[in-house]
Amino acid sequence: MMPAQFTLRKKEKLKSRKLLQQVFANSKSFLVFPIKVFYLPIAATEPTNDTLKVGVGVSSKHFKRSVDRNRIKRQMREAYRLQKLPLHSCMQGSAQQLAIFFLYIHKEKVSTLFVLQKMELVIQKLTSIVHETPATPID
RNA sequence: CUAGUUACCCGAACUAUCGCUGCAAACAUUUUUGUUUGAAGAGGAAAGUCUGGACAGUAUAGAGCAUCCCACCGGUGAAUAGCCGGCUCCGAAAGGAAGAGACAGUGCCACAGAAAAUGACUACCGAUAGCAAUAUUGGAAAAGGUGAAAAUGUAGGGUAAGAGCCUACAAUAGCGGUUAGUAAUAGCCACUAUGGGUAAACCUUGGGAACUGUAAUGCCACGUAUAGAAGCGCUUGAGAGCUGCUCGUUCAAUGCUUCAGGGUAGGCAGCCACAGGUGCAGCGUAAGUUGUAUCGUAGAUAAAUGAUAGUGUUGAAACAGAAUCCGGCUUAUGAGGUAACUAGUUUU
Repeated sequence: MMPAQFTLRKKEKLKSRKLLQQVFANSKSFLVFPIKVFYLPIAATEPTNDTLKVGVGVSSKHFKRSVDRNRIKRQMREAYRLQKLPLHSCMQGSAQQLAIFFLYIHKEKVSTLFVLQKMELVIQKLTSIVHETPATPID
């Protein structure tokens, strides 16, 4: 059974506080301005369809009002949701999960189109990384 | 018509495509979940956290000081610092976000000015010295100029010169009586007093407040370490129990503190239906309240309510995003609209 293509449900989100701390502590990262990407491959305990776990974040120092933070998080989520397909199909076969966290580090608001373009680059880079690196087990 | 005052309203809409959150129903499925359909899904301030409550915990017992809040009167309400009505004061008026005390005490009052609170610079008067100019000393707040503010104002008496020193009229304050009012207060009469402002300086007086907040709290599941080191203590009491301190009181031994190290941070309840909204009627000056009819309106947890395109408005709409829930206050804010009122102008 194939799920709908452009979804972003609860299961696909990076939700566990423990996992999140691990991502920040152990992950590798790269920067595609204005998005900094933290990622951590995880060996899945059981074979599962939920191969990707994604979270987004904005510093409250850069954006004091929650309205602005909400908007940027929505922009990034939307950009990921519309363009995640190559990454998803790449992960489909393997027995590992990938935890990803997108952090917005710019200090100004940008257009949705700009975020879309940058996210495309991020996805390309992630896809090539997945092809190279093997999974590291959880300690 | 112009200028202004007050109160209130609205906080865009529609279509298509791709999505998100919980809820209900149906179907599938081994728990678990999946699919489809349906009807919902941020605000007037959701904000500030300034207040009043509800709810929960802290104990079975509290007291004093400290701290914080409030401050004309009556009403309203669960309660309040809110609201309504009144009083005084302020403003030319509509109106107002002003309201205990400066005869308890301490402090402060820029610049200017002699002096900013036991006021003597100029000018005034007396005494002494001197031919005189003048000097010394005392009296005196009436005149001058400064200032936001200069010792209540005017007139007369009085005096060396002056002064509420005395008198008349007036002003302000206090106290007493009386009339009106539930009261604040107001009017009138009599007496007394007249050395400023600042309490958003400390402070004093009166009244009030136990503290902590839903990451509260209760339950279930999972998991480790009843391991190690140092110190203190075991009824002559380490330590703990409700905040800063003191006292009181209660509990207290496989105990307490520190160091080092380890584990968990998943779920359920709390968690959305009530001091609820709207209409009508009665009562009340009003805030409100009573009765009745009707409506059902977010509940997430790295945290939903979005994106794109088009139509479109005077604008591709300002301030802005629920996190336990209500009542208020304050602050931010786009384009407009409504009602009442004040002042001025023009016309009749």
